[in-house]
Amino acid sequence: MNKLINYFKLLSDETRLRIMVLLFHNEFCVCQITGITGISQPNVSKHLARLRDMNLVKDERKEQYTFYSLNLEEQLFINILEDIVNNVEEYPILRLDIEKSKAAARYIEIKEAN
Amino acid sequence: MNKLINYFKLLSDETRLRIMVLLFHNEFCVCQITGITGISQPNVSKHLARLRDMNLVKDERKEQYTFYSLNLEEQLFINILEDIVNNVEEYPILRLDIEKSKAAARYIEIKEAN
DNA sequence: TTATCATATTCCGATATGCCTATATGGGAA
DNA sequence: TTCCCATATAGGCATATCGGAATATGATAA
Repeated sequence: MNKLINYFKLLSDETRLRIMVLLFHNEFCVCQITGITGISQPNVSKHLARLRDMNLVKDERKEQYTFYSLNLEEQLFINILEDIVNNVEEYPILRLDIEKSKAAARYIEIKEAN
Repeated sequence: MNKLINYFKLLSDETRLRIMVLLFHNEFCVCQITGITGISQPNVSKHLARLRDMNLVKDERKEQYTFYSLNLEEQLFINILEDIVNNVEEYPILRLDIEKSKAAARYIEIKEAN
C-alpha cells in the first residue's frame, strides 16, 4: 500500500513527471535533462535520487556522465506512463521537452565546445 | 497538466484511496464510510469535498443522508482505480474495507436503533 | 598534487497537506 | 419555534514537500 501511495506521490509533481516522460523516450544524463528542461541541476539530481530510491530509475556511468534510464517493472506504473505519453499532445510542456530532447546531444556538445 | 497532477495528488493519500475504492464498489453516505473505515467524520467529509471539487464524485441526498458515488469520466483515472481494485488482495486495508462494506447498512441501522 | 567537470548533498525558507477538536449549517421532526 | 441528526467547515498544529544557493564528492586531466 505504501509503495502504491509513494508511486502516486512521485507522479504528482510536474518536475518529476517531466523527467520521467523524458526518460520514457530515452536515457539522459543529468546535464542533458537540465539543458532540455531548464530545471536546475541540483533539483534534477534530487528528483532522480528519489526515483532511484523507489527503484524506478537506474543509473549508469559513461565516461564523465551518469546516464539515467527508466527501470520499468511495476505494471501499474508502466500503464500510467504509457497513457500519459500516448496523450502527450494534451500536455504542451511534456511535448516541448520531448521535442527538445531530440537535440539532447547538444547539451553535452555545448559544454565540450568550451 | 495541472489536472493530471491533481489526480495523482488525490490518489497519493491512503485515506482518500480507501474512500475511492469503497465508492468504486458502491455508493455510500458519510456515516457509512466513517463506520466502515474508522476515519473520523470531518476527515471523510473533507476528503469527499476535495474529490467533489475535482468532479470525481457526485453526491445525492436521500432522506437524511448524503450518498456519494464515483463520477468516472476520466479514462486514466478509471484505469488506475480498476487496476487497484483488481489487485486488491495486495492491499489488506482496502480488502478489509470492502469486506466490511458488505454490511454497510449496519452503519445506518445502528444509529436508527438508538 | 591541483584543477576541473559532472553530479550529489545540505541547509534553509516558503508553502502545502493531513488530522484533530470544536463549531457551524441545514433539513426534518416534535 | 426548538431539538436532533448528518454533514460541512474553521482553526490550529505537526509534518512533508519543493526549490534555490551554497557546498561537497568523486573521477579525470594537467
